[in-house]
Amino acid sequence: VVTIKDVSKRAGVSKSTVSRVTANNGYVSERKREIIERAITELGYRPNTMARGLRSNRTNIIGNVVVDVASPFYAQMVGGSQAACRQAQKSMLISSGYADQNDESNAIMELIDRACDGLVLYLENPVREDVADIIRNSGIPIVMIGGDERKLGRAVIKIDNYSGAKTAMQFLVDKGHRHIIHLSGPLAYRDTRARLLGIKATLADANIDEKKVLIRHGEYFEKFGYLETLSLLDSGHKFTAVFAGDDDIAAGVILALKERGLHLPKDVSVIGFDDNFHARHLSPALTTVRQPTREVGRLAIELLAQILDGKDLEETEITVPTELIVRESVTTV
Amino acid sequence: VVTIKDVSKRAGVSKSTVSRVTANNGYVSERKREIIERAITELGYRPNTMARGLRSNRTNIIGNVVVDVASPFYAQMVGGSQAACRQAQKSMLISSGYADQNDESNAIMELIDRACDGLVLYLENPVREDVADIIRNSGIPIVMIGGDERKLGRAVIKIDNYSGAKTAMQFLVDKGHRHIIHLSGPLAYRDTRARLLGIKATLADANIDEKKVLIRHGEYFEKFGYLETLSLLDSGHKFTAVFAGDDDIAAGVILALKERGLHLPKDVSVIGFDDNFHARHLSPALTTVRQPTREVGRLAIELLAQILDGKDLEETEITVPTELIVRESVTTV
DNA sequence: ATGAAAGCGCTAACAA
DNA sequence: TTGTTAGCGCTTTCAT
Repeated sequence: VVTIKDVSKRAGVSKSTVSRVTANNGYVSERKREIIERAITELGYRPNTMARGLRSNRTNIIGNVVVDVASPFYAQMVGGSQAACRQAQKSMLISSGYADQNDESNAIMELIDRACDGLVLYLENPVREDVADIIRNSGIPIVMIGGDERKLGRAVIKIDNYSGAKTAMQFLVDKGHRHIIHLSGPLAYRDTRARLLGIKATLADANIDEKKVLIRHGEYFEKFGYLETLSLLDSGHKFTAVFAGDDDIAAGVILALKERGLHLPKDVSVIGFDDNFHARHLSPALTTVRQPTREVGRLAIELLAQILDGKDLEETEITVPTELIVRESVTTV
Repeated sequence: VVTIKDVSKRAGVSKSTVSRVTANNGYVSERKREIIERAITELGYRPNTMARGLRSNRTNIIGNVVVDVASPFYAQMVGGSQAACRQAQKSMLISSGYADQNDESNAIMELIDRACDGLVLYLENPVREDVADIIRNSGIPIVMIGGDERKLGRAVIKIDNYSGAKTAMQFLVDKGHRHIIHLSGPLAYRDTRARLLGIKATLADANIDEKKVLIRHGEYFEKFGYLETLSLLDSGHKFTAVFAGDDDIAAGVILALKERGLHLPKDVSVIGFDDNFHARHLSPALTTVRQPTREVGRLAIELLAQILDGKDLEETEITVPTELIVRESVTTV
């Protein structure tokens, strides 16, 4: 492999001068710069990133933890982050936390050990105390997406789940629905709780008794939506609309409803959350609340890049709006 | 930050001995090992990966290029790779090539510069010649998924698109279909070509004139399926089945068919490819060919890990089978 | 079994 | 503007 020394010899200058050119800092005369650049291309020199990082404590690597890269929701987010990284000339180390505190904290440690310049974290649990200490001590800047229980983030991006759910519920209410089922995700997730709050806000505003809305909790899986809907139907519950905790649940709901011979949206309206990949392919096409995942991923990296460039974003908190996507699964009652 | 020197002082031994413990190589007495391990935990020492990498030329980072992390198809693959990486105690640098030769080659260069120990590549284009040279010179092991035009890969994993398409076409033929449309992807992709070959093989076997199948090329987008189907319908083409190049195209086909008042699968059967996330949510649920993306991602890392451990997998070529997933979008004619 | 010493490739003070 | 020098933190001969 060709090193900086080879280049310096070939160009007849010192290593420092070459470094000044490659790292693009410090004064170099036009003449030498040209000579050096020629030597670099001729030799095909590529600076050793590890030596560089060891010396300068800068790697240009950004670490990224999401819940699960394999899920379309986070994949989109990662896609946005990656595009922004490329633009900012950074590489991206990526890891999944699987909504488990230990997995999440281990993932963070891995990234810190890798000497990432900064971290973008989408977590579902508080950071383990020992890891939180390490983060604080290392001074590595963090952009949090979603929660920020321990104030570790230099900047926080929140997705407005509250308003999203509030708007969705309002939509149902406006369409005349009063007997509504809410198939919610687990209370352990902060997004679930935010959505619940949004729902209640609409109910309060509209002077509707909270009891009118039957809430059931389960996992964010199609299966939960399917089984719960069947059980509700079979036990004789009457309802005109189902607000599904997310689009996966909604898919199960639709499946169950159809299986029992119900016509959608005539007999029952369904609304989802996320605007996941399959939402518009459901039949009827699902009315749902879009989460701007890609934009959030991009934004997180942009904020982090600014922090790394020395901008002081302390206490920055950005709330990104959700958007009601009206398709065909909700009708007037 | 605490370094190896701090640990050695605290434990009253030399740096070398500490290194022998952390790197787990060389002889260390039980007594000293214990003392050192205690010092490590007490001080919270974490070895500096860059110094380590600089010295030993091993980073335990695996680089991964796919077409687009944001797409559910590749996200699944990445998910499998990541799980395997975790198991093998490696980190994963990930980049997208966006099916563009320059993007792909630049992504590879980025990963090489990052001193990845090995690469897993899913490319759509031949590697640029300059990059191919660098790969060969660096000796960095590569596992290719899909194509291998330049024999850069120490191991190659292929997905059996040929048999998948052959089987799917056979399924249509067995159901009595003779007037079939194939909405194919771009010929530039090798997977597209493999599928075409599979289709022709079935036709040849069944003694059906190739001309019976009308082939149209377009992008792997829903929109292509939608527009092309409408245009075919409007120009009075008669057909009983559509073989869509992938599930996205199939979604568009179904949309268009329904929009023209056709009943599925009674009037027209549709079959897809990929078994993408939304396939089972389509209505009727899509009969399609599953590609084992997650398994492929996992397998690629496992092979690479073996190579990195010194196993000689030269010339290894594994073909992973696809699987026909029968749902409800195809019926007997 | 352990330690001393050299050096991986680079950058950043400092000097000139 | 450029070169000299001194490490960054670690691993790895080579002695002992």
